[in-house]
Amino acid sequence: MAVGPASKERPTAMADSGTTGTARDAPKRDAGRDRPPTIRDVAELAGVATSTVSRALARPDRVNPRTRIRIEEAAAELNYVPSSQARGLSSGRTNAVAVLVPDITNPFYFDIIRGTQHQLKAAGVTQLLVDTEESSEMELDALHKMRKSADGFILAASRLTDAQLAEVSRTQPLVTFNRASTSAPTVMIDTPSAIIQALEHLASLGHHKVCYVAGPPTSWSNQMRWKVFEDDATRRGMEVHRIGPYTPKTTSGAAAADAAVRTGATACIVFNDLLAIGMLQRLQARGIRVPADISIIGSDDIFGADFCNPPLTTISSPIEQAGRVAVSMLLAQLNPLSGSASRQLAVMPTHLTIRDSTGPAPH
Amino acid sequence: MAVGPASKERPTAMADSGTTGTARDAPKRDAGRDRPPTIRDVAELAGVATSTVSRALARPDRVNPRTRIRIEEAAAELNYVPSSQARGLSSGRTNAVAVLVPDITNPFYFDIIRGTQHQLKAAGVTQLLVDTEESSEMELDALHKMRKSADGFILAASRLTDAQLAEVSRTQPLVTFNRASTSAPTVMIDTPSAIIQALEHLASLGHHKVCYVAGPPTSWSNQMRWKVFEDDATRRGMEVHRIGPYTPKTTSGAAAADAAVRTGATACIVFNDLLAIGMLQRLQARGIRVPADISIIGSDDIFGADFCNPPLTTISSPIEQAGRVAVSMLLAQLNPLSGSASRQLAVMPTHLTIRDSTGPAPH
DNA sequence: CAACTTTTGGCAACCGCTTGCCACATGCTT
DNA sequence: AAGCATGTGGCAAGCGGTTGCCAAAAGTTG
Repeated sequence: MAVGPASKERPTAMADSGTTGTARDAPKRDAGRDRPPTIRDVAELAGVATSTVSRALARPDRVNPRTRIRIEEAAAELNYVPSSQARGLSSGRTNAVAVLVPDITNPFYFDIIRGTQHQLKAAGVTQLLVDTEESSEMELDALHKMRKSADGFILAASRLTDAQLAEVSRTQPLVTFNRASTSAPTVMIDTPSAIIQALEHLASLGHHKVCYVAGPPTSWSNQMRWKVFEDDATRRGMEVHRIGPYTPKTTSGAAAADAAVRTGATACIVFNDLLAIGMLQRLQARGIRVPADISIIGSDDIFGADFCNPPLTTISSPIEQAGRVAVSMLLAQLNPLSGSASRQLAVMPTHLTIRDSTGPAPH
Repeated sequence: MAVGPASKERPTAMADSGTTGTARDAPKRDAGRDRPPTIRDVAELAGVATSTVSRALARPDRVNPRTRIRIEEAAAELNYVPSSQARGLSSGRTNAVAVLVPDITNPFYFDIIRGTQHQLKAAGVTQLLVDTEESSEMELDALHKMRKSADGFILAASRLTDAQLAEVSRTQPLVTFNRASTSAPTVMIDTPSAIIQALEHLASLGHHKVCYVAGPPTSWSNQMRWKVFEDDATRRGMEVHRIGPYTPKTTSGAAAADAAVRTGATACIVFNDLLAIGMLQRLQARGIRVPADISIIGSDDIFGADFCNPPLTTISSPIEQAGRVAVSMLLAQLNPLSGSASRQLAVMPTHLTIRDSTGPAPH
C-alpha cells in the first residue's frame, strides 16, 4: 500500500499544528504536514475558492493581480504541485505523449527517444515509452489501451498497415516516423536520396555487383530502400542482388555476411548499422577484408558506427532532431494555433558519411 | 483540441431524475459511437450499477459469477478500457513508475532502461522515463513534481546526497541503482570485486604503473572504484596514478588519453566504457598502440565494447537484469506481500571480460 | 418456519481539479 | 443618477472511477 493514502482518518489529533499562521479557523486537513497539499489547501491559505486558485495558475490574467500574488505565495509556501491525474480527469488532457518504438534494444531508436524526450520535456509533457517488440498487435494494443492516458502518439517505424494506421489516426492524434502515411503527419528520413548517394559512391569506386541486405519485411523504410536500390542500381547497369530478410541485430550479421559473400557482390548496402556491424565482425572473423575484398555501407549512423572496425561508411541523418520534429508536429496537432494548418510531412536530410568500410572494387 | 471532450453538451436538465430504475429508456450518452466508453456505459449495457462493474473488474469474487459474466461481455463488446487517470484519482495509485537516469545519451543506461521496461511491462505498470542531466537539482525537482504521478521511483546512479536521499525516501517509495544508501533499497554492481579482478589481470600481465581515469565526482560508483583501486593497487605495490574527473562521454576520451599517457602509466582502468572508447580512438590517432604501449580496461561492457578497435577489455555485469531486479524490489515495496520484509540490497555479480585492449606491460 | 449468516448489488461520498455560469463590484458613459 | 460594459471571484456540476456502508436476496440452521 506504500502509496495509497491511509483512507479515512481525518486528523483528530494533529501532530504539529503549532505554528498556525494565516488560515486561522479550523485548518482541518492541513495541519499535519503529511500528505501532499491539494488545491484546497492552497485556496484556504490564500483565503479564496479553489476555482480561483485554479484560474490563477492556469490563466493568470483571469484574476486580480493582487489575488494572484497571494495565491502564488500560498502555493509556493505549501510547495504545491497540481495532480496531473486530477487535472487530466477534468480537463480531458493527460499532458502525456506515448512514444512507440519497435525495439528499445536498438540504438537507432535511442536517438529518436533522446530527441522526443528533449522536446517533450521542454514542452512540459511526460513521455510514455513503449516497446512494441516489432509486433503490430502489440502496437495496436498499446494504442488502444493508452488512448485515455496519452494525448497523442508518436509511432516510430510503425508496423501497422495503411488501413490500420488510417483507422487509428481517425481517433487519436499521432505522427509517424519513418513510415509514410497519407492519414497522419509523418517525419521521415530522405531514404531515396541516401540510397542514390550510396550507389553513386560505390559506382565511383568501380563496383558493379551490388547487394542489398534486407531488414524486416514489414518495415516501410526497408521496402523503400530496396525499391530505390533496385531502380537506381539497375539504371546504372549494375548487377543487383538481394538477400534477407534479417532481423536487424548484430547477431544476424553472421548469416548476412555469409550470404552476401556467396552472391559474389563486391559491395553491400545494408538495411541498418546494427546488421552492418554484425557483418563486419563476421567478415573479419572469416578473414575477408573490408573494404579490400568487399565494401559495406550501413544506414543510420548509430552510436558505434564511428568506432567499429573498420569504421563504417553509413547513411547519416539527424535522427535526434527527427525525434524533436516529430514531437513538434504532434504538439502542433494537439494545440492548433490560430495560424495555418500544421505541417504534414517533414523530410530529414541525409548524407553519406564515408569512413573506412568502403573502398575500390577488387581487381 | 483533438483530445479534450467536446465540453458542454449535457442533455439539458433531467440529469438525475433517477426514478426510472433501470435505464432502458433514452440511452442518452451512449448512442453515437464516438467518445470512448466509460464504466457507466458498461454498467448500462449490463444493467447494473457502476460500482458493480468496478468490483466485477477489480475483485471478481465479490460479485455473482453470472453478473460478472454479463459485465465482462458488456465490457468486451464496448471495448472498454478503464481510465487510468480516474482510477488513479480515486484509488490513490497511478500504476506508473518513474525511472530517473542521469543521461539517456549514455548506452549504459539503455541497458538499465531496457531491463526496467521489460519488468514493468510484465507487471502492467507504465514507465515514466526522465533524464536528469546529471544534475541533482533536476533530480529532486522531478522527484517532487512527479510524486503524484508515480507510485515509486528508480534512481539510476543518483547524484543526490545521502541526506537528500534519506529525506526523499521517507515520503516516496524508491530504489536506487548503483548508489549505496542505507535509507532505501539498493541494487548495485559488485564494483570492488570487479576492480580487484581487473588489477589482478593487470598484475599478471606485469603492469606496475597503473592509472585510474575518473568520472563524475558526484558519482558514488566512481568514488567506490577509485577507493578500491587505490587500496588494492597500493597493496600490490603498484605505482598509482589518478586523472580526471572527466565527463563520461567518448568526446572526453581525447583529453583523458593524453593525460593518461603523460602519467607514464602502462595501464588504465577507466571509469566507464564510453570514456575508454574515446581514449582508444585518441590513442589510435596518436599512433600509440593498444595494448602494446598501453593497456585499457573499461567498465560496464556497453553496446560497442565488443566491436570497437581493439575490442575493449572491460568489467561486465548483467545490467539489464539489474534493471529488472530494481523493478522487482520496488514493486515488492509497493505491494508488501504477506511474507517477510522485502530485500533491501541486491548485488549484481561482475566479471572481467578480457578482449584485446589489455596485454603484457611494455619492456 | 423463524432467526440468522452470507452474498450480492446499489447508494453516495469522495479523489483533486477544471470550467460554465452567475453575481457582485467597479468604472465609464451619457 | 441611471445604464451598461468589464473585471473578479464563487458556486456547483462534473471528469471516471473506487469503496464504505447498507439493504435486499439467498442460503443455513435449529
